[in-house]
Amino acid sequence: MRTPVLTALSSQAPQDSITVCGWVRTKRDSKTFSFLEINDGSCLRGIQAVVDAGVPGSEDLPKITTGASVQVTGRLVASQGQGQAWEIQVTALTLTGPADESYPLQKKGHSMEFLRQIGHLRARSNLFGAVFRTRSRMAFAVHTFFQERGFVYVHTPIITASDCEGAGEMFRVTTLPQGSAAKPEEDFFGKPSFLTVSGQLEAETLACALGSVYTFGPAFRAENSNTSRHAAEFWMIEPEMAFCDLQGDMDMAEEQMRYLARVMLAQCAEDLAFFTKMVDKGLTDRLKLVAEQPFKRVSYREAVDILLSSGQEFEFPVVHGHNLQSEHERYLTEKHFQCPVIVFNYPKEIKPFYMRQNDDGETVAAMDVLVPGIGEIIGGSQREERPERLRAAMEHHQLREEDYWWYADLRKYGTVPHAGYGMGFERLLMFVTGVSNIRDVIPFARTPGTADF
RNA sequence: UCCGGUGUAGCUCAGCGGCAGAGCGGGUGGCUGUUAACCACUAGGUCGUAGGUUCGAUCCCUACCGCCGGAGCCA
Repeated sequence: MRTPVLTALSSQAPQDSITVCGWVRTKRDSKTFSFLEINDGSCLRGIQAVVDAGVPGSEDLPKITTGASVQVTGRLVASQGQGQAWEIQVTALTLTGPADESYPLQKKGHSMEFLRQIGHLRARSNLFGAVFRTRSRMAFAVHTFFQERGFVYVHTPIITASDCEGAGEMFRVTTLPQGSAAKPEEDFFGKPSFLTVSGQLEAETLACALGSVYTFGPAFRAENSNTSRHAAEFWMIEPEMAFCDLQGDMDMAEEQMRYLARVMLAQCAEDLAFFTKMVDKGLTDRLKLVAEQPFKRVSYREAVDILLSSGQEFEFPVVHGHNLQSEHERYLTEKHFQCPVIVFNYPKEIKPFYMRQNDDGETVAAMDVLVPGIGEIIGGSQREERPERLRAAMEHHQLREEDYWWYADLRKYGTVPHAGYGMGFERLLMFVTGVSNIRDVIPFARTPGTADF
């Protein structure tokens, strides 16, 4: 029975017999013994194993190099050296699988670009081990956050026949042979079908039955976006709440961000310290800010006024009624407020049809959460629950009623105010790890021109 | 898709219109309770691809491809 390295290193007392399995990070030879540093992914640190010449298996030491997998059994003892509290005095060593000199990971650092080319091995590096452990913790924390608040986890379809809200270009799903002249009616679903870009509209139908729900699953965008913040396949968290307005929506988004920052600080301390040291010196302080301070909230109108009177030179002009550019959002959260900011009540012309129109006739009850370093991390809104207003909005956006009949039905039968938002899971991970490229917070990134592994 | 940058040893990068360089990694030997160990020796290259300019191009020019940064789209 193997003991995870994390458990071994957390031991309170010496142990007579312990078995650890993992991959060798470094080996340092002496004449009469060798040090192996063994990492098994359970935590950032490895455990030091001391192998005296002559113990069973030590004849394989010449073949045990960086990258090899080994099993060691021995006594857990206080280390005589300085760098670690515990080490294993090995009594039996097994070379499980050698790694020859072509093993690409060195002890020294590699560039992120190189590590992406060896996506099948990069999880064995310190940084990517930490990133993927964090990803798991954060995913679990997302579930506990909503479950503790009575939300129902719902699974919305991944294959869809409705171009929901036109959120982006979609990947076509078909069983028709390539180049087929067959009509969509002859295809598998009897109509054109696609990979989902968002589960929001379906989630709304479930919220209008179960109260508060959330989705947490993959979404797909066939946009030719070549940026560090966009992937063609990404995971999205989409809560949807019945009997909730924009205020409640913003409150929940802020509470969720705060909760996740606290989980990161409390439960990923070792990995967080590593990110702060190696990736982003300001990371821990920024997370503390999010965990402790209330977010600033400004209306779109106020935000534009702040930008106009900032005296700041922007590449793109600030204009009332135009969308905020990335540089504008970054200025608000990084320079002006220096904390997370929620901007709400956007002009209706720049927002999708389903957002609830405000009484001023010009704006909709939309909100974006902006965080330093990332920009927009959450986008949400109160949904239009009034049938006649929704119909007018669809007409204005030139959407066909027959495509959204079921969505409109929610307003026809027992309509309620409701609201929700979408959070990009990878963007969250970028925020809590400091990693600046979305390709490096998902094990196998799908971006234009790249679908390796 | 647009703008800018970049491509040289396994990795990270210098370099230069005229014989291809370092550090790290690899190999060999040595040394040491070591810890991104240390010391010595050693192997390793179609300088992204294709054209062009030139007596001569890794270097200058053009195109293409890859990657990086920024923008748009958004999460």
